[in-house]
Amino acid sequence: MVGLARSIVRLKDIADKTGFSTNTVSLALRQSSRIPQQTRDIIERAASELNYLPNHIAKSLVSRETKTIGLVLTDINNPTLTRTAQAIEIALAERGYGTLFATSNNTLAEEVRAIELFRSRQVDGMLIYPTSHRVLEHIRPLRRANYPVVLLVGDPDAGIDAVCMDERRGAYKATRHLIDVGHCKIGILDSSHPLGNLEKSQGRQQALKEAGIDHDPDLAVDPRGHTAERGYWAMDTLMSGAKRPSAILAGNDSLAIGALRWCQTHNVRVPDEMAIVGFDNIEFAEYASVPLSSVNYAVDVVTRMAVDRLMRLISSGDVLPEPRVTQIDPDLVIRESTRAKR
Amino acid sequence: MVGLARSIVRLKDIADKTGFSTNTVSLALRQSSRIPQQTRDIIERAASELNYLPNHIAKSLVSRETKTIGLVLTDINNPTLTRTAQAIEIALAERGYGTLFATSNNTLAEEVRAIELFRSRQVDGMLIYPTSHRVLEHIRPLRRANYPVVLLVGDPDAGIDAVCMDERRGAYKATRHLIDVGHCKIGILDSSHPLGNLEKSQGRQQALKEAGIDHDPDLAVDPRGHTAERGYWAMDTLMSGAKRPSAILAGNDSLAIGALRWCQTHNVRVPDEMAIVGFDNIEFAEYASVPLSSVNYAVDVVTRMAVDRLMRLISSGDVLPEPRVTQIDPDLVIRESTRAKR
DNA sequence: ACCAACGATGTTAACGTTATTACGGTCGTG
DNA sequence: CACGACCGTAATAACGTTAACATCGTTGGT
Repeated sequence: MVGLARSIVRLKDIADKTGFSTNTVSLALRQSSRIPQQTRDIIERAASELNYLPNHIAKSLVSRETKTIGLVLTDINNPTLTRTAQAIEIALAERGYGTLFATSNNTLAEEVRAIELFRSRQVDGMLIYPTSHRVLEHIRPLRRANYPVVLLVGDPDAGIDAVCMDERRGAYKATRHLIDVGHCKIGILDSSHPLGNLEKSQGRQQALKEAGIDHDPDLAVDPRGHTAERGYWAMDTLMSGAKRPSAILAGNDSLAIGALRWCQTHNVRVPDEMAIVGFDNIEFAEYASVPLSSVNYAVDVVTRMAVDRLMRLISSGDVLPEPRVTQIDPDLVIRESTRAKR
Repeated sequence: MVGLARSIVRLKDIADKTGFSTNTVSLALRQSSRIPQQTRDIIERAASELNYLPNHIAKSLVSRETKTIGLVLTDINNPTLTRTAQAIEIALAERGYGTLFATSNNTLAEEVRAIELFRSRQVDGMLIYPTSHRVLEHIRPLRRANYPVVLLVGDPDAGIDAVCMDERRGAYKATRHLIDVGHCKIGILDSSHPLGNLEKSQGRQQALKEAGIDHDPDLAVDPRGHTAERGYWAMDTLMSGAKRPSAILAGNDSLAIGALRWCQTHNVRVPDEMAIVGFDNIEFAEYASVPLSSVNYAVDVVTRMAVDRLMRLISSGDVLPEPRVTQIDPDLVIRESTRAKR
C-alpha cells in the first residue's frame, strides 16, 4: 500500500492515469448516469489503485456545505452530557455528518468563542447546551440569520429550537414522590443563580404548594458546582443549619452521591433518616451504596429528536420554520434511597 | 445586527466597500506590515461593520492545513476518556486547533470508518484511543505515509507514537500494595482477550511472581465490558467459583464499583473480608460507600504530552521523526478499600 | 534632475472540487 | 443523404482564500 494520506491524490491524477478529463473522473466517481458503466469501471479501478480519497474541503467550498455540525457542551464531567455527546456523534455519522466538538467550561466567553470557531469553520448547524438557560443573546442572532441551531436546554420563550428533558416536571414528580412517602421537609441542592436554570427549583415549589407545604428558603443550598465533592459540601452546609430536611432533591446524581456520602460519614441512615433523589439516572446511581432514586434523562430520545430537528432546519433552505421547543416528560426511577417511611 | 452567519460576507465585499483590492483586504486583515496602519484601520472597520468572518474552508484549501485534528475514542462511558476528551479539546483550542470527534463503539470497523472520515476531511493529525492495543494494522500505514498520529495507548513495539499511562506498572504497584497489606489470593477483573490489553494482567503476574505467589488462573475473570453492571456480574462469577480471592484488582473504577456493590449485597465486608483496587481514580471512587483505592490516571499529563507530541509531528514537515512511546508511571491512591488486614 | 529603490496597491494564478456549457461524432429518421 | 437528436466527453468558470509577482508613483541620493 503506497501513497496514503499526505500524498494528495487528486482527480487530476486519476485523469492523467486513465486519459479521461478531470471532469469525467469526477462524474464517474459520483456514479453519474452520463458516464457509461465501462468507463466508470476503468476510473474506479484507477481510483482505488491510487488510493484516492475525495478532498472534503474542496467539495465543501463549492457545494457550500461542510456536512459537519458543531456540538457545544458545558463540561463533560456530567456523565449524561457525555452519553449525549456520544449518541449525537453516532446519530450524525449515520446521516453522513461529522461532529466538531467544543466545551465552554461553563463560561459564557468560551461558549461565544466556540460558536465563532464553528461559524468560521462553516458548520452546517449547531447543537448547543448553553452555559446559562437564560442568557441566549449571543445565540439569537444566529437563528435570526437563519442559521440552524438546536438547544439541548429548553426555554419555551427563547424563540430558538430546543429539545430537552422537562426538568420542572421531573422535579415536580420527584417532590411529589417524596411527599407521597411521607416527607414534608424537602431540601434541594441546586443552582439558585437568577440567570441559571431554576426549573428544578420551580418544580419542587409547585409540588410543595399543591400539597399545602410552606416553602422554607433555609432548605435550599446552592452547591456552586456539579460534582460529588460539591454535593458533600452542600449537604454539610444544609445540615449545619438550624432546620434539617428529611429528604433531599439533588440537581444531579453526582451531587446526590456526594450527599449520600455525607450521610454515611455522619451516621445519618438512608433512607430511614434521609431520603435522596438525584437527576439524570447515571449508572452509578444504581450501584451506589444505597441505590439512588433518580429522574431519568432519556439520552436516546433527546438525541434522536434533536438531531432530527436539526436535519429538518438544515434542509429547510433559506427560511427556517418557526422555532419549536420540545420538552420530554421524564420518568422517575424509584430505588431504595426513597423507600417509604415506616 | 444584520447579515450574520449564512449571509456569506467575503473579502470581495469588503474590497468593494472600501475600494481596495481583495488582496489588500486579505493582507490588511492578517496584519501584514506591508499595509500601512491607516489603511488597515479602514479595512478593519469595514470588516467589522459587515460582520466579516473568514472562511476557514477556503483558507484550508490553499494553505493545505485545516487546523483541525481528529480525536477517536472507543466509547465515552469511561469517565476518564471523557475527561481526556475535554482536556484535549481545550489544549488544542489553545493552540488554534479545532477538534473533530468520533467514537468507535469498541469495534474495529467503526474505528476504520472514523479514521477514513478524518482523512477525507483533511485533518492535520489524529489522536487515537484504539479499540485493541494490539491490532494497529490500519493505523500503521498512516504513520508510514508521514501522517501525524499519536496513540493514547502504548505498545512500545508498535512503531507509532504514543503517550499513555503505564498500566503494567500500575497493576504491579496495586498488586504489590495488596500483597504488602497481607493478601495472597488476588483476583483480577479485566479483559483477557489475547488481542486486547493484557498489561494489567501482566503487571499483576509480575508482582505475584516476585512475591513467590503461584499464579492461579481461576482467580481471573473477563467481565466482557467496562461498566459497573459487568463488574457486579464478574464478581458474582468469580465468587461462585471454588476458589475465592481475598482481594480484587479491577480493570477500572466502574468495574470496581460493581464489585463493591456485589460485596455489599452479599454481606462481604470491605476491606476486612475483601480488598478492592480500581483503575483511573474517577471522582466516584472517592465517594463510594467504601472509598476505593485506585491507580490514578493523570489526565492532564497525558493530554499535555500527547498534544505536544502531535504538534511536534505536525510541524516536522514531510518526514516524521522516529516514533516515541511515552509511558507515564502512575501513582496508586490508597483509600479505605485496601486498609491493612489486622 | 535623474535613476534606483521603495512603499502601496493591484493582478494573476493556484488549491481540488463541482456545475454549466460546449463540442464532436454517431445514429435514427424523413 | 441530410439534418437534428443524443451520447460521451471535454473545456471553462466558479467557490473564497492566499502567494507570487507586477505595477505605479514617490522619494532620496548623488
